Amino acid sequence: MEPFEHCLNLELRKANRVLSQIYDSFLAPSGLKTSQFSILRAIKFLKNTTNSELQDTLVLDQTSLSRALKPLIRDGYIDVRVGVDRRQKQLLLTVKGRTLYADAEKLWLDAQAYVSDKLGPEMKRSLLNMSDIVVELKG
Amino acid sequence: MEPFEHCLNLELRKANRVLSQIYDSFLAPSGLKTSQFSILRAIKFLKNTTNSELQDTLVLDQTSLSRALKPLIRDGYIDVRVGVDRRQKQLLLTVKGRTLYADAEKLWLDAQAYVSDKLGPEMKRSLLNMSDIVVELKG
DNA sequence: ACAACTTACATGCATATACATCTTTATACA
DNA sequence: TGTATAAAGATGTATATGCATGTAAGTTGT
Repeated sequence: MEPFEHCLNLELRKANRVLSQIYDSFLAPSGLKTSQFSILRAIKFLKNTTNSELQDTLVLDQTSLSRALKPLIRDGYIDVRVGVDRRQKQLLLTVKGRTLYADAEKLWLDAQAYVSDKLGPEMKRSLLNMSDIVVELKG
Repeated sequence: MEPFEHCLNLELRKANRVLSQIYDSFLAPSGLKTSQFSILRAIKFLKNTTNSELQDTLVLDQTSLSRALKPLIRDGYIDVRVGVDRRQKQLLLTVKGRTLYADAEKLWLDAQAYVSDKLGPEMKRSLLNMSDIVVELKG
């Protein structure tokens, strides 16, 4: 009897949904979703950055990022300035954004610790390694 | 120098985005997205099923599934009947739905083969195993 | 039989995500 | 110096996803 062939994509999506909900529940007190937290975090590390640099960092479509930034700009966490190349926009955290990030980072650390503990170091390495390999498939 | 601590959730999300785009591009000729394909596939294997059985199978929130079904019902791929328990709905593939699934399954097989080849058997096992473990975290 | 509770599903709302396409600005080259 | 091309973003459209909440229908205890 041929075993059921699991769809790699569905399995990954299921894991993604579960993991995102876990991180989201930890981050909830900050009012941020994990995707928003990731954007703030990326900008924090990249300092003054641009839309396209963020796209690469987050492996996110240009149009997706464009929209994802909106609520963060609207709520005053990210500041936008026209670049030297006037097509570009410079993105940076506002004071409010840095404060929020600092608070949310504590919650994120809890989530990361919780999941790390549940997975164990081996499975954690496996997740990171596998994710890396899959991202490499991007053409 | 402490290495950068990767967010497990972000890494998984990035992989998820890339993989979903690959599967979506293979499935595009059918007009289905992978999430829709997964729903048809699940109903095909479960035969006559219900909303809540699908939720468990797909690890999907009740409200998410409720909405995901809409376009598939609207386009005539899934038939809905009230169950014996009149709160429930019986879901089954229509003839049109079975035909579409059969066509899309060929495209899915190509995607699955493409990705399996790129990943290799070990990484594939790793993906499935890791996904399974993460889904287990769901409380 | 009836009130309290629970279960199944839908809806309002907000964000997440990407494809096709449009606008604006820069660059390259005849 | 124009003009074709490329690059950066935004927008229209559609689905994906989940939380809070609402509604209808079944179940339970008295």
